Amino acid sequence: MIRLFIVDDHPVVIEGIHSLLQNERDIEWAGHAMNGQSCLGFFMNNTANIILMDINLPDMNGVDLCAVMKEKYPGVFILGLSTFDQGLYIKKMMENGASGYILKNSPKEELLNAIHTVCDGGIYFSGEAGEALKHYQRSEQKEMPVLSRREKEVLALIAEGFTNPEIAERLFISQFTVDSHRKNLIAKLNVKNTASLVKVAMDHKLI
Amino acid sequence: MIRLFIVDDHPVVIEGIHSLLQNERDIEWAGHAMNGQSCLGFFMNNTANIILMDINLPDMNGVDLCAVMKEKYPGVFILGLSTFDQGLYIKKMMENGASGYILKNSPKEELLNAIHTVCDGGIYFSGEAGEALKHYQRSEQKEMPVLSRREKEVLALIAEGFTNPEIAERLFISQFTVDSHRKNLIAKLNVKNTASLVKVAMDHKLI
DNA sequence: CGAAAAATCCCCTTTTCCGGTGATTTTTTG
DNA sequence: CAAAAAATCACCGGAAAAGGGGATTTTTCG
Repeated sequence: MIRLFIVDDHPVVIEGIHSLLQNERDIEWAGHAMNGQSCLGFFMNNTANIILMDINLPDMNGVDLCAVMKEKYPGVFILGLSTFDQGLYIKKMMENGASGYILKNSPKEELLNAIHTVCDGGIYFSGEAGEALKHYQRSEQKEMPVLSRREKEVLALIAEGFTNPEIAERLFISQFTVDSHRKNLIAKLNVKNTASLVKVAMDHKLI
Repeated sequence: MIRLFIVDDHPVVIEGIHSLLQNERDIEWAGHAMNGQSCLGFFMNNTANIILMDINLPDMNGVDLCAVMKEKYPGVFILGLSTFDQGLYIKKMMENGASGYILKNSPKEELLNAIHTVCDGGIYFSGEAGEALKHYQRSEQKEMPVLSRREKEVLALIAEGFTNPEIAERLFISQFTVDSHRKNLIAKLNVKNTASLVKVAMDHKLI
């Protein structure tokens, strides 16, 4: 069962999609919000599998809301909504963790297809910009090795510019241990050195 | 296992959170302090992964305490606590290294979520999350020095993990020149070394 | 044109990083 | 409990970066 939530400031769109999905047995209507605040409020006490998110919202834009939501609820899939082809914003939303986007005037079948694709972990693009954007998520969402708590701590301090001895002092461990963590991180993330380690870690929002 | 410490001058809050976390297996109660001095004293001989820190303390405010703690123990995550929405102070705490804030009247689930998010290196906002995040992001984008075209080229290659000689070869210049650019970048962005250079550059979307 | 900024090049010393190769202890987990 | 994973500690040698110094040439722009 897919729990679907929608954030859009157009009552028409909310109502329209609601009625479109009325008879879908595997899609449950979690609710709707007409601005970013309400969306955040809803998710404090509720949950959903997928959010259909308009790019233009009264209080904050969908790009930022997308980032906040994925930060707080990484498991929720987000599908961008727009009335026309807003390539730049779509691109930014993808960078912020969205799983695709769809045009509001898409036929029912396409909407259902998009919802199911996204909820299965896939990427869905509506319109022409799709092709140009497909390369994005492949590189962004490749599976990352799991970092231990200690590794993340060390990684954060490395990125702040501390040397091994300095980090060792702060974490009350030996500099050899810090260096081990550093080497493990470089090996785990398959990078060349500390500089690229920081870049890749930030690319994947590990920092 | 998360070791949690709390700094708050309200016994009710300490007791309340203590009992809320009583049955959480992955959260260990490190202790509590009712003012900034006690907190500093505690960390001289003890440690913790996360500090729930009230903004109003009898001897010093949470903003300053946050700065001191992050200076001394960068590995400790700090989650601001407040009874109501104290936007300005939250913003300052974030600038001083806090990882977010949460309202004291938040439900248990939200508290747990916040603790886990922060301990995983994330950022958590309670209440008017959107507003708080906007302020935070604005403060992040303080004015940056202008980088020349060549500096950006070098910077990009540094972030990719290439060494000075490798970059020199690719740009058909001497490794001394590359090193000069590197040093200029470190000076311009006011960072300590290459690792923090990459981080700051990415923070400000220079890469 | 002429000054300022950018880009280039060179050397030296000290510190740090990187790669490899071990190991033990603690914690998590099946 | 036993196996696996994480965290810890240690040494070595070569490579690279950090920090300092100075210098020249090219480009940009008022």
